[in-house]
Amino acid sequence: MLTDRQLLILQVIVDDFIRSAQPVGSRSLSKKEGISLSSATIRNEMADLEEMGYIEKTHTSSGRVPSVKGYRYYVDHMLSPQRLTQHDISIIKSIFAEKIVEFEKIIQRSASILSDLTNYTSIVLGPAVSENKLKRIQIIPVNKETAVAIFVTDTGHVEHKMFSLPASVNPGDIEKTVNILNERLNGVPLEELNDKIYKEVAVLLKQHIQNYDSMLHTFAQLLKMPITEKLFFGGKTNMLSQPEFHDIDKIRDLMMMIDQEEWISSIIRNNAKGIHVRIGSENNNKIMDECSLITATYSVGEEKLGTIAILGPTRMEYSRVIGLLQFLSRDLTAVLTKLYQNN
Amino acid sequence: MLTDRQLLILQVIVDDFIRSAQPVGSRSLSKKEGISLSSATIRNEMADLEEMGYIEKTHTSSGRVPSVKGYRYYVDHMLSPQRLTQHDISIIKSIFAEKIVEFEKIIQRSASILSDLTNYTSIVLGPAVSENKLKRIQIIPVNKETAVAIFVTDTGHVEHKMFSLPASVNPGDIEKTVNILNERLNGVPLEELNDKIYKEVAVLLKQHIQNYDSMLHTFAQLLKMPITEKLFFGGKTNMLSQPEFHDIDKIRDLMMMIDQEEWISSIIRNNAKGIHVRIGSENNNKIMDECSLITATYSVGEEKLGTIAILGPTRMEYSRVIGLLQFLSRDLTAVLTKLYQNN
DNA sequence: ATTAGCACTCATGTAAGAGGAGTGCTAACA
DNA sequence: TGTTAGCACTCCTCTTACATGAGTGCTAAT
Repeated sequence: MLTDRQLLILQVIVDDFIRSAQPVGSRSLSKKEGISLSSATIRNEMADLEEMGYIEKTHTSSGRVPSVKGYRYYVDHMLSPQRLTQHDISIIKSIFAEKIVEFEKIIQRSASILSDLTNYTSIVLGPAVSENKLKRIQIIPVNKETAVAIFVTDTGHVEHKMFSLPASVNPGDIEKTVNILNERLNGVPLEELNDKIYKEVAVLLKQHIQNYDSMLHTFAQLLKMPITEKLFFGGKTNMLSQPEFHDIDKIRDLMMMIDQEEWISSIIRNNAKGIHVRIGSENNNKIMDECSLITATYSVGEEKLGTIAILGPTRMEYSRVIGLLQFLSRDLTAVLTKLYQNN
Repeated sequence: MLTDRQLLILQVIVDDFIRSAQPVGSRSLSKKEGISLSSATIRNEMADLEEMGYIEKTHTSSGRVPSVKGYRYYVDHMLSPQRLTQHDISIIKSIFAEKIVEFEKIIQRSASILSDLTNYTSIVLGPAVSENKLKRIQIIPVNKETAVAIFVTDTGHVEHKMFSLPASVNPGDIEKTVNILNERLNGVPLEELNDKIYKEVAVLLKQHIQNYDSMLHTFAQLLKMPITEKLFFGGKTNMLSQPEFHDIDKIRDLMMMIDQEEWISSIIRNNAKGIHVRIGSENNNKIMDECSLITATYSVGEEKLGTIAILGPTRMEYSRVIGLLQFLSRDLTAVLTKLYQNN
């Protein structure tokens, strides 16, 4: 266990390093107010903290830097979310200023504002559309061979897709089919559409439609489209200003990973409810060894709907970022709940 | 005027510098095959070329580097578009492999493939939707207060927007209005919709609709939405691999400018038909002083529809990039023409 | 238990010098 | 008159050496 004094020293080291990005030495610590110990005493304590793995040296005679374990302890036991300033709050509130709620825009603005407020990179995952309920299907022929299918959900989300019309189909049949689909599939969550069309709609189609086979096939194909929520990023270039990324190769790897979206996506989509912090090597990704990722979810009711996240250096302002994420996730939850309950 | 020998030397300097990124010295030039001159002679010629402004030194005793004027001459008079390899061609063709033409996807894939083939950053501007003709308007109520308006064009493009329903409107009136709009506005280019609604539709609405005023206002508002084509980027991180951008500050400025989209957008949207090359300071933008931008348009018939572009260092493989852009812009034109004439 | 003192380590910055690639100029040559 | 060899000079780059300073660990005194 750590003594009170060790806790104090660890805390000051982390705080100081987060601020300055410079390894913290015993002498500079001893001169801090709130600490009335000689540098020698601090050196002894630091040696102990190092032995326990909370801090590290960058070379034999350098000051100390928090280790992953150190940051972890700091985040788990010493940190309280920063209270936001009035200024921060008003900026976040401005996200929701416009009256008509176009959700994608809110998400996008959230990402951009979050990165502005933190100077890190922000990532926002839109609300799970696949759980939205179908409101209306519309088929609009574009020319003889192709048509556009449009799906509108109860939250006002619109998906659309072009497709080839089955050969020799007659317009009346399409209309009939669409009517049947709307009647039967109204209120069904998007992810269950494909199921339902076989179980409930197929029979009806068979009764009313000539070109039953190709029609069913076409629509089943349409409904099979995977609905993956888009990721929105903000401040991708902010990382370039961090002193730990002076090395262009590191930056390149990192930026390529971000642009790839693959790794980020897998993390962001599969995280559990609440706020989570992944520090450095905890990310299980070489490229992320010097980065931390903080994720927060937003929900409606009990159900997690989407995620907002901040990616920054391990030397990140955890307190501030967690404070901001907490606040924004609550606001998003509130807005969404209102939107979803309005139906 | 430049003598043949000066032309030769200029060409070799540009080619060599594009390949190696190293200033070219007289001695290494004299050893090139195809050149049987002593280094002293070449030094004399180089001095002349420098005096005329085609090449520069980085310091008093360095080799020569092409100036903007030098690149300009090279591009205008010495360059023929590279013939593509079979491999290049098949990769470009793969963009159009999928049968059903979802245009946004084609654009996106074009950007990504273009950046892969060149290792530079690619920028693609989608076809001008504002000239597409309206095929169908659809209004779908989401809840009591809001509805989604959906616009489908003759090319299968879909725009949608949420809006507040006017207070105390009755459903029948909305339906009637939509019918009138569809009847009257079918085939009208999107950019002219706002005009037409006042000139032709307003009168009809007045006759048939109770809530004439608020209805007209609502729809006019909807149709006023600015339809700006999206920009798609590919290989934003490729710049990080260019040796001229070893400096992190330069890279940051450049990346921020790209992410901003403002400057790029203004250039890309306003360029004339055909292929254009902007070299270094010709871009009138400090940040772009060491970059070149090559743009190409694609069209249907005589009309320019969109733009594809490559952003790279001034030391860019002009010949290859122009070859690729030419080829791709022709292919895009072909596909689009087919798509647009199918109606 | 705390601290003063000291020897030691290592990153950083500066200065000096060697090496090398390149230039401009001059004079000789064809 | 155009071409080339030769040479002095410039300036970048790399290495080495050295001084400085921040920081450490350890020991002994308080």
